[in-house]
Amino acid sequence: MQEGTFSSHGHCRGTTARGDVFAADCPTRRLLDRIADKWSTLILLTLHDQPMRFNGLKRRIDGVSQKMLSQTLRSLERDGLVSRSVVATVPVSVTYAITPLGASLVASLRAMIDWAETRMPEVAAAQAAYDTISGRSVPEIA
Amino acid sequence: MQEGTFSSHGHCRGTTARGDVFAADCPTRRLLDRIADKWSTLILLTLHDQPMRFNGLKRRIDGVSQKMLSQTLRSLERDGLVSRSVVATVPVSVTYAITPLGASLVASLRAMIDWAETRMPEVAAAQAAYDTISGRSVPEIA
DNA sequence: TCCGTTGGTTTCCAATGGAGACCAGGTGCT
DNA sequence: AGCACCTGGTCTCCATTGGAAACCAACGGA
Repeated sequence: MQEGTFSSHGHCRGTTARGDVFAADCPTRRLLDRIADKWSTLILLTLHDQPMRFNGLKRRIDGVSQKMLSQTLRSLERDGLVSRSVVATVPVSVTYAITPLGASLVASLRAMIDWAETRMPEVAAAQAAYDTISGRSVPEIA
Repeated sequence: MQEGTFSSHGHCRGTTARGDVFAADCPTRRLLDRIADKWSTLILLTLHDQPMRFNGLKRRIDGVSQKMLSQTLRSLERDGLVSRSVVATVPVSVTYAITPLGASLVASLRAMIDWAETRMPEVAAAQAAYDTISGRSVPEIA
């Protein structure tokens, strides 16, 4: 019966123009899965500062593998969030830049990152408390 | 040399109080990986509307497996974003609720979801354009 | 000549995610 | 009485994913 209490959520393909991420088969769900991603977030944030080339991104985003970087960049390009331009120089140089559509998402991502960076102490405290109380039953490495 | 051009980003453990998600070994990176997650996002959004029980969440969040639901809920509980309360009723009932810390993150997540639900048409158009232009080299199923 | 740099792709292996079985223990339905 | 089903999970199995590293072509510099 609780389902009915959610008034504003349709079934994705309804009379409303917007999708519904709570529906598994809605395209917005797949979109959410893409943008709610570690590497996508970091790439978009970086490119929002300035356009950058492949190896620049790789250096900037510590720990990303070449595979995930090229893969994620291709997804972002396909989704129209990032543009890719090849300059046929000496060793071919490829520059990535954020698109207006991508830029329109950055504010939200930035807010999420800001939250993570500022609220980390509270989260760490919660983790410590959790691990102390239920430490025996939930060890770090089971 | 480009690294130096990013003035505001430290090496996570610096004089600044905040972390740096761009550093692979920074705890905020792990935190980002948790909150930038499909299921975490949907769970927090749902619990922000009202507290809910396990199977309620499972019904509400279409397509989530029991394993991922319980796993994600435990992570969120450990991070202090969600609280878990067991009521020893008839069949034991477990209620999950969002904490103030979790609620402080929801606005950003909500913005991300809103972006996905409203900008989906533009993304779909970009995908169609991409698939048309480079359709032969990047077929849907390779 | 050999290394490094460009931007990737490919290969291999470990970790993750999903489907579904299984669990306890009580309750309603027949 | 017996059976299915509710609660909230866990466990096992398999497919997909992610990461590390090798490989690639073409060119520049030592």
